[in-house]
Amino acid sequence: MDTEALRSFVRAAELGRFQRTAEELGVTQQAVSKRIAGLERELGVRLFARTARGVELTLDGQAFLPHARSVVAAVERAVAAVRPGSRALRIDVLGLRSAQAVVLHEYWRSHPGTDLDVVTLRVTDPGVAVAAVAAGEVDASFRSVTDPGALPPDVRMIHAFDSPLELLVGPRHPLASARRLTPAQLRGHRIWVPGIAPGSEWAVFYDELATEFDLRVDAAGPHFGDEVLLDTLAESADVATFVGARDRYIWPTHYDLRRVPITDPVLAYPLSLLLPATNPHPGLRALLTHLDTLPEPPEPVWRPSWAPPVRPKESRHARRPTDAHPQ
Amino acid sequence: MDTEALRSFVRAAELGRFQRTAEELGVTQQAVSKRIAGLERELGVRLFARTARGVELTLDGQAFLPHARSVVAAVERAVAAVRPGSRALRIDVLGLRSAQAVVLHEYWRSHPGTDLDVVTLRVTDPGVAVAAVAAGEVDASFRSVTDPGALPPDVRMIHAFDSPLELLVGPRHPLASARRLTPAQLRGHRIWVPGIAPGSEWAVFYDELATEFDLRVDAAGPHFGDEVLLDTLAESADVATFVGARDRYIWPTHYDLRRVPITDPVLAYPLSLLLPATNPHPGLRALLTHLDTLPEPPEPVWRPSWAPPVRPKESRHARRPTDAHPQ
DNA sequence: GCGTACCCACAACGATTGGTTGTGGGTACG
DNA sequence: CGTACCCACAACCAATCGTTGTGGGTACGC
Repeated sequence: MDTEALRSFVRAAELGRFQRTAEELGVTQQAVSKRIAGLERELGVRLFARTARGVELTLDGQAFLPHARSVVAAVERAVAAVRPGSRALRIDVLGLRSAQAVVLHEYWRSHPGTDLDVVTLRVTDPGVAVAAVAAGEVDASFRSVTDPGALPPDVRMIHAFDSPLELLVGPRHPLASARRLTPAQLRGHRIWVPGIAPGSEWAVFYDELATEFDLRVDAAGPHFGDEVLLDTLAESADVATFVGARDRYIWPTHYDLRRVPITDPVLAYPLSLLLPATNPHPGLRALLTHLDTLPEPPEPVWRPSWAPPVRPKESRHARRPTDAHPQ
Repeated sequence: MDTEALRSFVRAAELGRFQRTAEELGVTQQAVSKRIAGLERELGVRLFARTARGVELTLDGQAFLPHARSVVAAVERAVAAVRPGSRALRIDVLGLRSAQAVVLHEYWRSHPGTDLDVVTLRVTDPGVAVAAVAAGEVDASFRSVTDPGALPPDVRMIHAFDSPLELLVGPRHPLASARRLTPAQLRGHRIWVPGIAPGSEWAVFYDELATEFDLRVDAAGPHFGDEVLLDTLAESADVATFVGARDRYIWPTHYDLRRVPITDPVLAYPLSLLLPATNPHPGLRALLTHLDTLPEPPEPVWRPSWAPPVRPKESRHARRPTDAHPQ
């Protein structure tokens, strides 16, 4: 069944004339006549009674009309669902329990009615995420490229928000009772961060962090999921891990894990947003405005060398992505 | 947009293989490939990622899928809405305030969920209604043919129920205070029944009734609607009219109109149902069963000569329309 | 490491469809 | 009774959709 024929049927039912319908749809009267005739042949019933003054619906036509409308409307929605610019804002996050997803959820709750698709591309190489953004497959991605030269001209990377690291430890760990810790106090302790894909921006981040503060950050071994990680931490007296302050972790009460903030300096993982340099999704503007409202960690803050600049709030507002039109 | 392509898309998304999809749909793999390619071209996005093991949905494909399903479902419903046998039971009544419509409403209330279309063909000649039934435009019509020879072989007429006449009079009418009346007592009074189309079965009915009981039944003058009729009755001291016992009439309280039953004999207008002799709508069976439960007027009953036979209840049940397969 | 099996895409070709223009029949209206 | 208007039919052309045949690419097994 051709949806163009359905559209013609609906309009013809409203206008009562094939001629007018044809003019509105930009075809000849004969084309409309054939479309309707085809529909009638396909359905096996007569939809219109032809009169000298035009056409009017038969009983079958009357019964068919609301359904035809609903098909046409469904087609409209289907097309809109994938039309770049009018479809739901589609954001790539690393995982649904990450700080990125938490922030997106906050954004969505504070903007009821917003169409938002939170997706996970499940790729380790940030270059693939860049390509997905460039191709318009996602409207933005919370990924970072550590080498500015690797960023093609049609993709921009901007600072989204800082994710301050916290130490997650079990009750038997020597640092378990600390209210806060400095990076220097972590020296010599084994920090286990499984699931860091080699070559990803996270690997680069922890490399630089370990070098800068002389830490033992251990990414070795396969990642069996957060459950295994939390289970191990609860048991161990010498293993700790880093988590983002807003990351969502849930464990049984008897695990008695503690999140210890790190200060002087705060260790900030700079969450960035990759987005198209031209014609970004209109919904992005509201999201960026929301990101501006997130609190910044108190100084002093350490960030890796490749962190995109944190623009002051007033200039952020002055330079919104929809205003950006390079070249 | 072609709905066959949408169907192919939905199935391919479920199966993950064009090959299997093509087999299920009875076309070649290349045809499915072209349908999807056409859809992708029309939408301007890629719906599937082609892999060596088949295909898998892209993000746009995932966003499109539920909408495609809803279009396909809407098309199914649209087709079903006009497919003879599966569409709603469609019954023609003379008017929405007639006893026929009242009975249909009762039926619908006692059979929740039944799909029922009560329509008014708005034709005076019962032959047109017969043609509509024969053509399947309506599944049944509460009309009667008074000449059995005029009934084509593919349309049957059966007795539906009797509608006993009542006299409707205003408070100043000499018969206003009667509790009941016999036809003999009506003699000499002017009975005004506007809106009876010449040639219709109602005209034949009132002709025969007037002759049989020597009554003055006056159908002259245009019919300006029930409001005018009721208004006239309320004022007049010498005009009365006939109404069916189950007809729905509403008038302001101060009109003070009275419905007076007529007995010895009861004057029964025999409401008939025209229905196809072959392949009647399956929903008709339940309707006929419901008609069987309606009470019959107490004897003695006068009916016109052309009234179809009133079959006893037990035989009515034995001979249902779905059992009838002439030739 | 290479053949095999499997999958999808491309090419070519015939049948069908959907569009056009031109024409005709039928009904209301003056 | 002529005119205006509307829809249907015929003929023709282009585009589409189906087919068969073929090719490229990837996973899997020997």
